[in-house]
Amino acid sequence: MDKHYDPKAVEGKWYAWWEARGLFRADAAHGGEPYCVMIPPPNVTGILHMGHALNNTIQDILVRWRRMQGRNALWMPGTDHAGIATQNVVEKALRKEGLDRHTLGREAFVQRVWEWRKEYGGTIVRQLRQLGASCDWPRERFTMDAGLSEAVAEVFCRLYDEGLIYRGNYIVNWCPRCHTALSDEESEHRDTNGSLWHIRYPVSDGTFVTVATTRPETLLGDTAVAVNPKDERYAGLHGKTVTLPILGRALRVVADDYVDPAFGTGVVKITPAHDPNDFQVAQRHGLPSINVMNGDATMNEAAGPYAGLDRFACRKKLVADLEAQGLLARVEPHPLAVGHCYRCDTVVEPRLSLQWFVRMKPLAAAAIESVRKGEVQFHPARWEKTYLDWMENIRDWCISRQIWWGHRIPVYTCAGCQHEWAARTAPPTCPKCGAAGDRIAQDPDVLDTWFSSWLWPFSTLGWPRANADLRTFYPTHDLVTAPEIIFFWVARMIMAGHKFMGAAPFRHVYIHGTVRDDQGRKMSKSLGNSIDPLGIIEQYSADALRFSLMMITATGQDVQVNPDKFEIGRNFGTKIWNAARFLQLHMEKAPELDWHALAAAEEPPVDPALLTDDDRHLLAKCDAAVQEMTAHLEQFRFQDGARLIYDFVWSDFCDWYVEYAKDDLYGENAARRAQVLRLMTHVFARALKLLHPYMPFLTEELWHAMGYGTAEESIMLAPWPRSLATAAALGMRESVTAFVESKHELIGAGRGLRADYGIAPTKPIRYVIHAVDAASAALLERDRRSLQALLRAGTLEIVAGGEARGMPGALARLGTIYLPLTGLIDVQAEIQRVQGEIAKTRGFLKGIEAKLSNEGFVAKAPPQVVEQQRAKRAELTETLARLERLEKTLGEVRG
RNA sequence: GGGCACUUAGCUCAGUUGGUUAGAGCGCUGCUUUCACACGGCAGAAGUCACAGGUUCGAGUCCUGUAGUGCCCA
Repeated sequence: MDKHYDPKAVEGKWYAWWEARGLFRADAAHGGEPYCVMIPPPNVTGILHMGHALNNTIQDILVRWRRMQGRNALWMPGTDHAGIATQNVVEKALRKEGLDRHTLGREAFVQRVWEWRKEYGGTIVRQLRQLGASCDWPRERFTMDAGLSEAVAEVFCRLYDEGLIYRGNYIVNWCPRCHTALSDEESEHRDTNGSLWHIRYPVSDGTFVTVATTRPETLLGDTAVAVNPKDERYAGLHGKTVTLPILGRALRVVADDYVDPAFGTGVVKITPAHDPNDFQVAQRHGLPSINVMNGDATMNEAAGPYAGLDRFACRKKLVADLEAQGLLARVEPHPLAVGHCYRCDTVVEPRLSLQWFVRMKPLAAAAIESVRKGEVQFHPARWEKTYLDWMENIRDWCISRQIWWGHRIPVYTCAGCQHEWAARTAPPTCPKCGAAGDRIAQDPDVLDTWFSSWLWPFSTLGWPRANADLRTFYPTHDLVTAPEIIFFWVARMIMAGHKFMGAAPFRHVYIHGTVRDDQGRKMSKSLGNSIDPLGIIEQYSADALRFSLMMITATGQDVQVNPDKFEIGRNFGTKIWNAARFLQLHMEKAPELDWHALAAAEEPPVDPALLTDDDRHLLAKCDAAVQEMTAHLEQFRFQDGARLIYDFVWSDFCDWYVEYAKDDLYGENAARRAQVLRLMTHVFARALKLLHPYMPFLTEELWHAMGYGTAEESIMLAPWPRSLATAAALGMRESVTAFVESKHELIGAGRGLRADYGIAPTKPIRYVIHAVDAASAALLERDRRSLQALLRAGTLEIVAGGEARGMPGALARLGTIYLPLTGLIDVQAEIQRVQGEIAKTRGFLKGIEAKLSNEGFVAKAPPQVVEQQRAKRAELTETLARLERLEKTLGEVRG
């Protein structure tokens, strides 16, 4: 084995091996308790970014862990067709050829998109493999697949027939660049420094009234001005007529509670075709609507002299014209939130148009109830509130899009009898009048992509056709996603699950944070601050990427990433690699041992008679790690899990046990040598299993390199470790682990002395230990060899009780350790050092005494807390006495 | 305007139900290329836990308020 682990040679090999052997496959017939995770389908145009890396690492950890627990684990992969985004990409490509979709025609265009998808659409799916994602790939689904399209049609028809889908003229969010309506969620509001233009409208009585607007160009579509009925300032205005500047249109004055007297001048212009609130005012007052814009946000003929101008050019010219006519009262800066298209970032235009909507309130009820009852749980729980707020104030969902790539709305109209109906498949004749197919027209629009995504948890399992997969894996278990997807997807999936399956689609929703750069900014293409996960994989390995991300991402918090952070995972991988190398070095000398059997043993394959306290300590730590790792994963505490295995491997296994083990492994006692190897194999194999969900490649490589699995056996299917049943029989008592911890403290104290005196860590020197009592002395004497090794002591004297004179010493619970350097030490400095310790101890003791002399504390604190403080006081009093004696003996030498 | 989160060592962040003198990684300092690992080892310095009140025997942790930062919604 090489000194450094080379992931490049390893990761691709194991992934192909896993996939070829079908280890990611889940089968309803396989039996076992099912476990299912639905991938949040990435956009088919997408490429892997850090957010995906985080999201999919978490899912893979869950799935690999559950699979090792013996669950029938299914991770369902796939992509969505991303209607607008994909159409944009293909249109861009067409433009390069001097074509556009209209010249191509609908059918040919859609064909082109399919071709594009075939060629480029698999990118992200390939990249997920590099990350190590253990998805059941043969089940991969695409929202435009036949099966999923069937589900979409089925759902549409059911909702249509129930009256839950309707068509109507309403103000929608219109993207003038994508040339389509958007849902409310797809319009992203961003704070913008706008202006508030105060414009004078002439009143019929010869006076003027001033209205305030943030979008002056829309005044061309005004059909009224409005005031609040309670606003006395404008009581005289009621019933009068106002003249629209420029166009000279006569406008009614209406009184409506919607008007906020405190905003602007208290008079607002009413533009029903270009503002949702104005639209409602118009409905109440029977006002006409005048649309002054085209679909591309240029002004139409209704805009009179401004026809043909872009909306912003029109704004500029209009304001100038108003100013020239003395009708611009003033302009003031006005911050406002402006909607932007989530796909192309163009400023969204509120626009009156005929669209299809889903009535959401009837669907929301069960979805609210389901979360309230705890059938669906959010992690962290605070997201429940976000979900409920949205769900309780839900608005109808605009599902029609004026594009070609997507599920075409299955609504048909007969030219013969005007009958309109929804159908799962194209109807040959009109069901009402029997007119032929050529008299039947299908709605030209397509459905919002999320209208297929919200069915994902059951459409991917074959719904609407009943089958074993659906029965076995639905409802699924854990959903892992980002907060910005809660409304788009999570909430709607819960609604669809209840509506069409009669049950919530999953039980737990884990919401992870957003990946940011090291300045806390969201990673984005335009900022150029993205870190490419594939670059990190190339540089450090997929394991390092995964592990580092988990180490630095606190549960449900955003994470700041910079490329250096991935050294954490790389270094940890190298550490484990070298621990394995160390083991192998010694394994060669014990060909009689069966590593495979030792690694497979559920209980430590050791001889209890040969166990040392260090052995027991390691076993106890390992057992704790098994229990805690399982608990962390159950609670979605991935960072805690990462830290746990990191500390266990690095500190307990490598720093302490490997060092202890050297004495036996390089020693002459064959029985102990075998025992240590058996023990280390058991523990190391368990550690690899605990780590496997985080670092699948390295652990698989070592599983085989160490001979823990046969050539046929993957660590992926190794059983997840369980807490030891034989702990008591092996003497793993609290007192034993406590003794070993104390020994570590004593060794630390000795090393500290060495460092204080600038003695090289490797130089063998003499130490003297005065144990606190005979029992401690005996225990230390028994461990003399390992103590000596870890202290790098040339000679070691262990004495029961008493104290040395004239030597620098350091205290530990088990005794005082001295460095016999008579004549070489600066007595004054040493005394000062000890005095510092004394002062520190006195300060600590004072605090505890204050607590214990506080009647309230003694009376009200739980008895065990008081007892703990008393014990601490006793210990500190003893420590203080020992320190004072140490100071005195140093002083005696000086004298 | 409403809601949520965050503010802890130079940096990035842990700290689950309030109970030892608050931890880690990186960085920094000293020693160390010792036969698993310098992507390493040993030791060390470093924090009035944003601020102000309150509850409590006891607050980084709970409550209220203030300031700043970020996100979501209107």
